[in-house]
Order: sequence, then C-alpha cells, then structure tokens
Amino acid sequence: MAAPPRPRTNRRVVYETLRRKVLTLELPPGTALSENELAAALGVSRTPVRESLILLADEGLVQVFPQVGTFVSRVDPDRVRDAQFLREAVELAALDDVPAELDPDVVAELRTNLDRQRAPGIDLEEFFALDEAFHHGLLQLSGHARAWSTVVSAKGHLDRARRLGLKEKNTTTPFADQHVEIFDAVVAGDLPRARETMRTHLRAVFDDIERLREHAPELFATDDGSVPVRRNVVVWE
Amino acid sequence: MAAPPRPRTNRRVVYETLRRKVLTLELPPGTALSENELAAALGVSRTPVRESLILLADEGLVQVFPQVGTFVSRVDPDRVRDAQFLREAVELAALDDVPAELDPDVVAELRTNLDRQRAPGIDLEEFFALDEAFHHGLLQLSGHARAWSTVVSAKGHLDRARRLGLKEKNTTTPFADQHVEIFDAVVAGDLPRARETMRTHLRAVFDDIERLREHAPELFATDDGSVPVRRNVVVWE
DNA sequence: TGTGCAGCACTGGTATACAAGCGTTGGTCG
DNA sequence: CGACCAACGCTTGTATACCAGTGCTGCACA
Repeated sequence: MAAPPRPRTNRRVVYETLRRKVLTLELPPGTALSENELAAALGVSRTPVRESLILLADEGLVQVFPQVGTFVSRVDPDRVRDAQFLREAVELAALDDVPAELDPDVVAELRTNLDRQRAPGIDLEEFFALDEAFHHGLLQLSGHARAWSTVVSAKGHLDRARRLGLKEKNTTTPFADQHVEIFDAVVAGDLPRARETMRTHLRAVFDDIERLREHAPELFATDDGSVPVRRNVVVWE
Repeated sequence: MAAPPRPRTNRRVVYETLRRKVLTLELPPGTALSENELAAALGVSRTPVRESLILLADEGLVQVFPQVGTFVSRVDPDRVRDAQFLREAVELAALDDVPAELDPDVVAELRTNLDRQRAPGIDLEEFFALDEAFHHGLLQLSGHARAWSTVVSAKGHLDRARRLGLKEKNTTTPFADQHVEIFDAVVAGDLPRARETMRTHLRAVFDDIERLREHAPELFATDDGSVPVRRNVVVWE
C-alpha cells in the first residue's frame, strides 16, 4: 500500500487557501498581495506565504515584481487560449482511448454527478466542483486520470474566464445538458458525437471573452507591458 | 513593448542548475539532496535552495519527505506514460492546426536544426537540445508555441527515460530521420503522414522502458510504497 | 505657485536562528 | 548474547532579521 502522506503543513494550507480565493475571484485580478499582510492575516510567518506565492506564480495565477509587489494576475486571453488548446487536446485524445467495456463504478459516479448538476438553483461553486469531477471522471474511463492534474495546473486563467462567463449568464443548464450529451455518446460508444459535443462544449468559453472584456476590462491583461504600481491609501484607524 | 524582465536571482540560478542536473541524470534518481549541503556547495543560503526544491517537487523531479530528506525521484513508468499521453495529445492536436501558409522564418530554422541533428558524432546533450527546439518549432508553426512550456514542465520523467534509452542505444540517427520525415510531411501538407510518423516517433520511448528496468532497476520507481532512507556512510577525512 | 530633490515607507530576496520529528547508534540491562 | 531504550545528529518546516531597490511624499527653494 502506497498511501501518499499529505502532511498538513502551513504551506499547504496557505497555498490551497490562496489558490481557491484567486480562482473563485474572491481575490479579483489586479489585487495587491503583500507577503507581510497575508502572513499576518493568516497567522503564519512570511515563509509559508512566500513559498505559496512562488508556486502560484509558477502557475501564472500571481505575478511577482521584485521590490515592487505581488499581484493577482489579470486574466490573459492568450493564456486562456493556451489552456483551452491543451485541455481540448487532452480530453479529445482521452476519448479516443475509452475502452469498449466501461468501468461500472465510474459510470455510476458520473450518473450521480450529472443528476446533481441539474439540481434546480444549484450554487455556482458547487456546479464548478461537479464540472471538474465530471471531466476528471471521463479521463478515468480512458485510464488517463493522472494527466488531469497537469491540466488543472495549467488552466487557472481558463477557469477564471469560465467563472466570469457563468456569473454573467447566471445559468448552468446548457453546460449540464452538454455534459449529459457527452456522457450518453460515450456510453453509446458513439465516438464522433462524443468528440464533436466535447469540442463545442470546451470552446464555449471563447464566446464570452470579448463581451466580458467590455464589461470589466480591468480584469483582463493588456499587451502594453504595463505593470501594477503601489498606491498609498487612506486607512481609518 | 512588454519585455518580461527575468531577474537573475539566486533562486533562478539554483533552480535551473538543479533541474538541468536532474534531467541530464548527472544527479541520478534516488540521490539524496540535503538543503544544507546544496546551499554550501552552491554558495548561497538555504532559502533559494529550498524554494527551488519546492518547484522541482511540484514538477515531480524530486520528492520531499518532511523530517527525513529530499531525494531525486526515481523514474516512474506511470508518470512517463502520463507525460507521453499529454505530449502526444498536444503535438498531434497542433499538427491539425498547422496553416497552409507556413511561417518561412520558422521553416528555415527547422531546416537548420535538422541539418545539425544529423552531424556525425553529435553530442547527446546537444542532440537533446535540438530535439526540444524542433518540437517547439513545430508548435510555433501552428501558433501554439506557448503551450510547449506546460508540456516541458510535465515531461521530466519522460525526458529522463528518453535519455536513458538513447544512452543505451548510443545512436541518434533514427530519431533524426523521423524528424526529417515529420518535417517533410508537414511542408508537403500531408497531415495524415505527419500525424502517423509523429505518433510512432513519440511512442518510441515505450520500447526501451522494460529493457531498461532490467538493466538498472534502481533508477525506476516501484509501487510498493517504499521510501528512501538516510544512510550513514563512512567518510574519509 | 511650481519644481526638484531628499527622505521614507514598503517591497521582495536572502541569510540565519529556532523548532519538531525521524532514524541511527551505542550503551545498558536482562 | 540479544533486546530495549535513550540520546544524538540530521532532516525539513517555520520564524525572524537584514538588505537593496522602488516609488511616493512632502518639504525646500526658486
């Protein structure tokens, strides 16, 4: 038995906390993150905070400017495209490897998942969690579950764009329906339909970006090489 | 102009040094890495060393066992498979997006690259660098150059397996020939041949693994959950 | 009133000190 | 001779101190 021990170090806690807040937009793009302030707020020293920020910077979720500051990165449409390309490539390739005999446990899990996705008035974050689990489950069917973690690490910008899109639309129904269609096609062994529906499903994010850039341009990166700067603000003691 | 400043901090230097030594097998799988020893050897403090190790651990190139030690990870055949799957998915998907009109600059670069690959008695590490540049160039042709960095981060185990295979075979010619065939097919617009040759080319690594595991089992991971332990050794002062 | 410059507050990068835990090791006791 | 156990040395995790660099701020001066 090779149970991988995941010690709950402060670094892991801080990393997961910050990553969640960035992805859920609780920390909006452009927010200044001071290592000292974060450390004080989280009740730890700078060390675990700093090490977490380094990992987040490696994922592109934050940007570190030495001697200036650390900032939640703005959503970069180029990175969204890169992540979408990678994700689509992986998920379509996985569909090609789905065996004729499906793992019944995974199939059952996926059915339960899809039912929950269509619960009326579902919370947006809960839908996202189910969405992630659904796509992860599809990769499981093809025996490529472990490749999912790499995709997850790479698609931070993509996830933020999708959240922005869903918040604006305020409905998850079309996506849940597409999930059902993909699932049905996989179960039926209809590979071409599964591929085509998946491709359409994954490319939906592109429909939103341009409109979103008009609504909230401050959340998106520009290519003018500008960098954030510190601002002194009045503090009410 | 958005020139991304890449400050040459100690952390960056240490990270790149360690990563290179792990990938080139100069630091063989299983090697114990002491933060203190590395810091002393590299003439820096523990901080940049430690931060580099955290990044390498995130890539799976080293494993950190709290209060026990840090070790160069053994080549994990499962991870090799995962990375191969991801890489193949990305590179084949990129071939689908190659436009009819190729960027002449990139094409010229690729030609020069291929000539160098076939230089007699080429050094193995130089061949690897050209190999990487070749595949990166193919992604450039399809406009997905940035996705390469994600693939690079994910394929550390794969690269080490390929180096082991090439060291054993002691010839790079077949791979250079495959590169030429892929390139010719792309230039000729023969997508099916490009895809098929690429697939064969990328899957060659599987041919070696089983044989290598017999030759040098200590370089490969096992699934028995065993972890490295420290060994006190006699030192001749 | 406008302008320039010096100081200052804050940043992340690095070095160092301390804490907690594991595994060996060597001695002691049965 | 064998088994246990306590102490030690090394590990990584965390906290803290110091450093160089950056950009704002407010005063001095024209």
